[in-house]
Amino acid sequence: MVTSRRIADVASEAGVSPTTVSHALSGRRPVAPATRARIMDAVERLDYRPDRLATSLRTQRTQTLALIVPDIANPYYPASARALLDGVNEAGFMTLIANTDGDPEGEREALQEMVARRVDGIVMHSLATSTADLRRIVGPDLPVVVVGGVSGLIATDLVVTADSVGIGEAVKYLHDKGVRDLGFVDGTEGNGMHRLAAFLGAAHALGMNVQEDWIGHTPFTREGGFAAAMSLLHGDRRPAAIMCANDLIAIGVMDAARALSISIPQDLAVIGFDDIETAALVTPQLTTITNPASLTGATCAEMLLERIALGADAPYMTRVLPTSLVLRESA
Amino acid sequence: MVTSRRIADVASEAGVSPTTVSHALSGRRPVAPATRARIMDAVERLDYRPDRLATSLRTQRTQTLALIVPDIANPYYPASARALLDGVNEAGFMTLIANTDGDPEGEREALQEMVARRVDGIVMHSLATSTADLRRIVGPDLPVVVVGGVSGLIATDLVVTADSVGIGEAVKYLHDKGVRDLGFVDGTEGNGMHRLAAFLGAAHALGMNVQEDWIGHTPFTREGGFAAAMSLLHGDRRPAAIMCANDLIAIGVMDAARALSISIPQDLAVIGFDDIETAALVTPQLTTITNPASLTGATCAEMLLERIALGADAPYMTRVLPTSLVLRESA
DNA sequence: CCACTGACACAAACCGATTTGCAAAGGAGC
DNA sequence: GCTCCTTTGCAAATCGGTTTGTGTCAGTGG
Repeated sequence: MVTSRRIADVASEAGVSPTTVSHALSGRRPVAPATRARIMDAVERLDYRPDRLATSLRTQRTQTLALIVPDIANPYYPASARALLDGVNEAGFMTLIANTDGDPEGEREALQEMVARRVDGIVMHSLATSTADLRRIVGPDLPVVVVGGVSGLIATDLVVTADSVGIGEAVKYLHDKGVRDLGFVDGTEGNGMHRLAAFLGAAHALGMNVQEDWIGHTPFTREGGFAAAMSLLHGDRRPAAIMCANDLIAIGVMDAARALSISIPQDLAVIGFDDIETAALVTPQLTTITNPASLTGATCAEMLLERIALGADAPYMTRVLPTSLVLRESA
Repeated sequence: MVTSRRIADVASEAGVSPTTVSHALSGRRPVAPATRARIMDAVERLDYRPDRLATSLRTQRTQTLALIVPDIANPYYPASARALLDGVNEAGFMTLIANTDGDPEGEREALQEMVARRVDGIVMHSLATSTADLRRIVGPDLPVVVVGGVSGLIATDLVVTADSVGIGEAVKYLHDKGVRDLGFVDGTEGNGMHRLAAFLGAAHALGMNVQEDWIGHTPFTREGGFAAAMSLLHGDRRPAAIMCANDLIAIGVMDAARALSISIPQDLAVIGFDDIETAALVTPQLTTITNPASLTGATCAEMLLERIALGADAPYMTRVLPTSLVLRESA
């Protein structure tokens, strides 16, 4: 292949017009078998492959999706991304990926850029923008699946995990073990707050004690968890258990406990969220709440394809995925 | 925003021609300040954002790159991907991502699809195709950075890690500890074989004993490592140490050792490769060889941008990244 | 006063496909 | 033999931008 071929090259090679080549390839109009054969032969010989840019410009469909995540290096997302990619790949879609670092500004830029590239749909994790703003940016008709909670009116399809179920389970488990003093390390404010809310609701319902200074906010990283726990465990009265908005934070909390010679789970129970692969590998093994990453990705793929097939007029859908407590050693 | 605006809308809103709008926005020809102001104002008011498809079709540049990896869910890649995305993002590039599962056929398809989408460059991990075939698929002029070894003639830019250095270090370390019987669990054949080769070279140079049935091949996963180790540790004579082509395999090997009640590192030393985050978290902590994922990604970004700036005529470049042994508990 | 120059804006061609309207040819029915 | 379809293929318009060639106008130098 010296240079890339155009449809006109194929046409002249086969002795027909570009129109006929297009029809032969797309099948949108009948083409005589003999002609079609000549065309296919020419395609083969020239190794012709249509320019997707031109096709997309004309058809207004790009066969491309956008995946927007806070941080692909955060181990929860790759699993989800993988399932998403697999799901849409079969349908002939490729995926553009962008990181936002949880920053609303970054989110906005990513969205705008994706829209300018005319993606056919967007999967958006952890929306920090309101769906009203979202719709202002992407327009009313572009399929968007948001994973996780949203604030404000819902104007997108939604994949949510039933976080409160797993969290309730975990709180009840601690309660049954006799724990009364509870702390929670949440992610950055404005994001994932619903996990904190679910936690507070469950703790309150069981009459447990949650001091204000036992609640921390921090980035969703191991370092963040470490820092938050260090300050949280500093006071003269400590909680007997700490739950965390994700596993990385929980691992950071365990780092802190180790640094402070607090033994887990005897002196401090720790419960994470997500059940990333590493959770089963740390010492002590992390008790956590499953967040079915790969199921989430697959569900996003499914919903997005469905939405694309349905069109924008069909009512918004919400799908709820299960979570549950996984008992290991840390609690 | 009711519907997306075209340049013609902006032009009529500002009372000029589309040409002038284009010039005003791109700055490729001078536009009178007053006119420019009117145009900018119209752009603002209509929230106009040029259609990248149309622009790309005309300019033959998409500002889009391709990242092709065996499996984004494999924890080595997200770190690398993140650094790559960050690096090219600054330059205004977005990235399409595809998984190949190490399958040559999948690789080919991914490449073809990326080419059809007219990406400006490709980062390719673990090429299973020869670079000659690669060039046949992508053409002679498209920038490609390959990470890891290649077979056959080199016809791309290359980012390699000095695997043999770290591996040599590790073998020497084991030798100095008195170990003489060595095994190796490699990834799927045809891929990563150079790690096995480096291992064999180093072991041979130090006169160590590597039985044929102490060498396993398996997918780059924990399960793969487990299965390989189970069969490898089954014989009547066992190696005193096993080195692995990546950390996931090594963790699987440790799983197997645990299942067989072989204690690490006393009865069996295990050394991984990559130094993924989890390596420091497992018990016993995994001794491994660093593979600077994030540096790799950043280097790819740098090289690709450089190549795009340089053009296809500049000679191919190779950049070598360091590796080194990280001593922990498993060896 | 005229030729020349630079600044500025526009019309038209182009990127590479798809799609619509139309014409020519061949076959069926009367 | 003539009309009416159906089949088959082409020319031209279109998607939404960018780029090139051209024309106009005001200012400058001789």
